[in-house]
Amino acid sequence: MRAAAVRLIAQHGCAAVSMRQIAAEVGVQVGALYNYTPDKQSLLCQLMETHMADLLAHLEAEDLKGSAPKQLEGFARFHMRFNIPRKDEVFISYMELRNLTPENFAKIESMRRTYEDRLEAILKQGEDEGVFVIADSRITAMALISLLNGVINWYRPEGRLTIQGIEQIYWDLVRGAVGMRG
Amino acid sequence: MRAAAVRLIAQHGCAAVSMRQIAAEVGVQVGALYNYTPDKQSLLCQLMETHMADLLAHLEAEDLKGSAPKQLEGFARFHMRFNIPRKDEVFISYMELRNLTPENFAKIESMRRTYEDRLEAILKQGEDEGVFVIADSRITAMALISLLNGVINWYRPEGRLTIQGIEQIYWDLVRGAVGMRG
DNA sequence: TTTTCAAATGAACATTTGTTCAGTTACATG
DNA sequence: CATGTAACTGAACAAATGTTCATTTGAAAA
Repeated sequence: MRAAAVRLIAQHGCAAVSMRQIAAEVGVQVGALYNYTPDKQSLLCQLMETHMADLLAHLEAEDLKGSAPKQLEGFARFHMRFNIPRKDEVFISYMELRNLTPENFAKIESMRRTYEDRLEAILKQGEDEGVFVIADSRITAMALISLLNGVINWYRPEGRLTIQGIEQIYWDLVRGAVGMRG
Repeated sequence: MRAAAVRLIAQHGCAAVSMRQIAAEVGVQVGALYNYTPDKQSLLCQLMETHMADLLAHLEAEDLKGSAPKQLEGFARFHMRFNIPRKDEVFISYMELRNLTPENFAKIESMRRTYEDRLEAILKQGEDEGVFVIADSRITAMALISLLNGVINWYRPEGRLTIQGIEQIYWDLVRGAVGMRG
């Protein structure tokens, strides 16, 4: 059911998908859905929360350490590898924020903030090491995430590039952006 | 009316905004809206089409010429200056694509493609001039647009940075990404 | 076999949706 | 003043929405 909801919501948007459509996709009647979620809002929020928690847990598991460039490369490659196969979830997590209640929004937003902070920490470390040239670590962190996220707008599994190839291209872009190519 | 629609749709999403809400925002009854648009879908499409046409026209007016680095800087700065004050429209143009009919989608998508092509041409010119180091001009073009677009996710007029400052930071990121800092 | 109980049904509910349209308004033109 | 016309109203429409719930189902436990 979550999987069906993710697919439909990513494709049409939360407000544009009815509980009946989700039920039909699962092969069940509407009422049955309410055995699994108290309401539509909770369902949406739980999808986003699960995704973000998953993201943070996997980042943690990467256990990045060592020099800032090494960590940045690890972060960038992790981000792509994790998000590309989850483009529906990523899309939802960015687009449906506005449909959350204030409390749910705050919850998701703080998880996203945690993720951004991790990247910012790497950038600051790189500044300290004197290997990165960065004007503003906070903005650069968000800009890099936008850059990396861009891939989900055009990526198609049947496209001309392999995931490894894409990973390499984007890592080169990131590397240059933090002034690491000179 | 268009202004009201843009504000509401950017805030809540197209499917989540009813014609009655738009009418109320304008201070009018529902029926009156249908003197200005044949239906909701056309309204949405027209908002996006107007925005994209506006974008292309203004880019044209920039009349970028000269060396690739100069053109790229012009493009990047133009992109930020144009889009930051239009964050609602930009948001809609990315998020509501999926709610367009196939014909309307094709129309908007081809305008976006034109814009991307212009940037890609600059990147290719830079490769020819030997001043850019780029693995894949198409992907780099889309990646740079994602990077630049990121700003609309966090920009607030009352924030700590001026538009000029932001422009400079992002231009530095772009410059580095295409290998122009070494 | 009988009992139990979680899960699914299917119909119902009050709202809300996009859209239409006959009628009213208000204002510029003759 | 009268006339024409463009814009707006307000009610109506069928369809679709999220949600509830008494009832049925089906399979595991006794």
